[in-house]
Amino acid sequence: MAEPFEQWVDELLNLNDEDVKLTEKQIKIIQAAVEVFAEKGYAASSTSEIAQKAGVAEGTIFRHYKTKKDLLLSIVAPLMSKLIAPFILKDFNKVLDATYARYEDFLRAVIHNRQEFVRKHLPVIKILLQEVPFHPELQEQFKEHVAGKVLERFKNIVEHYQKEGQIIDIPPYSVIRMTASNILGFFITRYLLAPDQEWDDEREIEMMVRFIVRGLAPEESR
Amino acid sequence: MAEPFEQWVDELLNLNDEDVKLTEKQIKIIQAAVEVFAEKGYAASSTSEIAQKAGVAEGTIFRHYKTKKDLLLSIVAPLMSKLIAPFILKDFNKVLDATYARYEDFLRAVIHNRQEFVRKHLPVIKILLQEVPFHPELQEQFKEHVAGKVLERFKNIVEHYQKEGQIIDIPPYSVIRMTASNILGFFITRYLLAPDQEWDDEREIEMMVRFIVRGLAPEESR
Amino acid sequence: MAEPFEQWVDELLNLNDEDVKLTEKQIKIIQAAVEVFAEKGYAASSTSEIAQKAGVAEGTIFRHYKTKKDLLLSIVAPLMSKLIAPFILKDFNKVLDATYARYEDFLRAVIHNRQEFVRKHLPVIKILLQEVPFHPELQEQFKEHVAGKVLERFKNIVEHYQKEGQIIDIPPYSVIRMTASNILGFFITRYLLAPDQEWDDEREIEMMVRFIVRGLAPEESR
Amino acid sequence: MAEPFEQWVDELLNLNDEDVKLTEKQIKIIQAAVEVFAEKGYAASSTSEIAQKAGVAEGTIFRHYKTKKDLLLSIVAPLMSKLIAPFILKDFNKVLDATYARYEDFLRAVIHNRQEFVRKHLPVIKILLQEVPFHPELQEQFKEHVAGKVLERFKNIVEHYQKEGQIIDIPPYSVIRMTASNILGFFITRYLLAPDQEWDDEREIEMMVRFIVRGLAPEESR
DNA sequence: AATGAATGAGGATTCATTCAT
DNA sequence: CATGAATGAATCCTCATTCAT
Repeated sequence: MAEPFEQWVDELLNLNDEDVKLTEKQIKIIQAAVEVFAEKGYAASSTSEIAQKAGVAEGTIFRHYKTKKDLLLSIVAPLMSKLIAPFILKDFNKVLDATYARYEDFLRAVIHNRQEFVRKHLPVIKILLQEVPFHPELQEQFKEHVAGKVLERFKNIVEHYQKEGQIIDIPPYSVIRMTASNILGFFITRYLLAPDQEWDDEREIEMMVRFIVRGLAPEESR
Repeated sequence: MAEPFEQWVDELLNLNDEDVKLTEKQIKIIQAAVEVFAEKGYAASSTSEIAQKAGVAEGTIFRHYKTKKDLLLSIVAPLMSKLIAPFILKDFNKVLDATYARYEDFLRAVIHNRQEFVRKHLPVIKILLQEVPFHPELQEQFKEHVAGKVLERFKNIVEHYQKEGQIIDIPPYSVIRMTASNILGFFITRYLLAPDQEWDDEREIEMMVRFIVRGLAPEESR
Repeated sequence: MAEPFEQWVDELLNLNDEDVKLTEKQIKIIQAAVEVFAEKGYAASSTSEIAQKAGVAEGTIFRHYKTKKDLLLSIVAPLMSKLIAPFILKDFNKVLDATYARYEDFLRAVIHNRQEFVRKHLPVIKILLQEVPFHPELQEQFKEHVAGKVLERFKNIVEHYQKEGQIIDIPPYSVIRMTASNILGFFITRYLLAPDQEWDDEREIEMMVRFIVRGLAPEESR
Repeated sequence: MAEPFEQWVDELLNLNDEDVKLTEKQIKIIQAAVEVFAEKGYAASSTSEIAQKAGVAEGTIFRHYKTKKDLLLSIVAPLMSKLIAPFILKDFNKVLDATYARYEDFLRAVIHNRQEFVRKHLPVIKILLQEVPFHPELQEQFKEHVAGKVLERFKNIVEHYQKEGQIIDIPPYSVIRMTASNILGFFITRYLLAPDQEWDDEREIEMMVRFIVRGLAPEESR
């Protein structure tokens, strides 16, 4: 069920071709930069270390990226779009109506869809989380994309399920926060805090979905 | 009801006197450092800017703190203890038995207790969140204190309420994660992401407590 | 006769104290910078060479001068004022009336006064000449000081001698150009082009003064 | 009257064909280099900017000119010859005897001849003036051509007019310096310092010639 | 011939840290 | 104790030059 969903997203936003064409050196630079930035943070990383790790001359970095910050942005900016891709799907609501009768189905779809994404892009996500607070450009993008588009879209979805009586009648943003807190809390614990622990992902997700759904269920009118 | 609880904690850990004895200059240095670290991140902050903002000479910083990192640790380390203070209360369980009949009462107490704390120490908390990933010493402390003590203590508490049938019978760590995700998600949204928005804290907390409690409630045996 | 003239100028503009107070290191830096800039030109000089020649660490330069350009300006800007000092003397005209009955006396005074100056500040003058074309700030200063003040003052002087019938009645700026071309041409030849040749300065100056004065003499009304 | 004079020169030195054979790309490189060198000075100009302005690849510059300095020399060296061309005319003295009865006629011819040249080659002349002090090769050429040939030739000319009693009997080099200072002073003022001002060139030149001639006239033996 | 990616030495500048006053 | 001048290693970045295509 998640398959076509994900496919739609990827095709619509053509996310399959990773940034069109990158020379071999560019790829090595990006890889090295991701590695170093993720390990030490942007400010504490030196371009010389990145160059060394990439196996290129330091000057080569600056031939492809005008500044160190440019390099950071070229890594982090595309992720931002991809991060929120499923939610800016144009006819997301229709997809929703057709596919996910229940909020919990929607949740499962989103969680599974994003889990794959998180696993794949973990280091870059780490960088993003670390650097957003210090770079106005990133904050701008974040506000525009996440606050501007995802939140609004998500709100519509919540209201949809509220009208259907599946979700208790409280401010949609609170619903979103509670839902998102749990999903992100799971991802963070799963992949950042305790990645080495043994995880039964499916069971964990089921518990979480159940938790959210029951927590958001309307009062039982007896 | 939260009053004596908080008092116990503070007294036990003598957190009232902020770090025993600090000279006037030291206080100004710390204040300036917190300000600068929070704004730019540790690595991107310069000791000269801190000195300037503190109104002292650069050398003075190094008279009190051997290195820049020392300065960071002297700011962040004490916070770590305070952060988790309520949970390392020696006879926490007794307190618990006596005071909080229901998990939701416990939650309310914890949330209120920590909210004041978060508000007061927001900039330092920001620094802590930013820097933990890059400093093994901090990770060590974090692991020892949080994973080592808080988690264990919290686990006991959860099991306590599970035995009482107030919480569904799932792995305690999952319960903790779900609970903590929501509380932290609230604090982060409330104080970092959207601090300027108007908030009805009490109502928001009530919704959250209700959400958690109902989400964790055992299946209704009909 | 030139003595009191020069004294007046220097005292009025207090040019005796060379730049108030400079630390020993600053003096060595300036000396080294002048040497290197004069030899290689500003753009081709490296701060590391200056530091080395000054016997200080490279960082020391930047403690005293925020940028390399700052260093240049701190060398060249004060010279500009001194260069034109005699001409911005407030009551220059009175001095003139009293002292220099004839244009040739005025010329001799100026030439002698400035010759000492040129000899003393030769390397910095070289730098000034080289760098003015490439630095708008310097051009600004030059325009303001030279074009703005000296030219105007000089024009008054020329008109004064024209009224007295000592100088032919042609545009004052042409008179100035002819006069200045010769004086500067002499200084440039004397100190830049052929400094090693043997020079009988007094004789050369006398020839030059005679040349100028006769060249500018009015037509002889027979 | 100046016409055949100029023609002789140009033909003798075959200056009509600008540097024999230059590919289209080479011409564009030279043009761009002149532009950039004149604006920023040699040391502060980058080959990449020149390449960009010329519309060629960076490598192309180095295919035609082994080094950046080679490029500079290829621009400036030919100018040097042209600059002094009229004076190295082989049978200059004969030309002189035949054509210019008076020193002032000679002056007019030279001034007019060189004025056209200066106007045409202004940017390269600017570069020459700026760079000679920093490049021994250029100084060498300058010494050889100017000091070695022009000065000597000019000296003969001056002595010629001295013998004829047109010029006062002072050292010929002083005569040359005074003459040249005025002509160069005029060109520099006219084309570098105040090119935007309105100029009545003919009148200015006449004043200047008169100034020089009268300044150099022998004492009137009454 | 022309290209332009790659180089790496060198440039200006910053910064944590030291130490004489 | 406090200062702030001095340090020099390290940082980001530029640039002339080379070379495979």
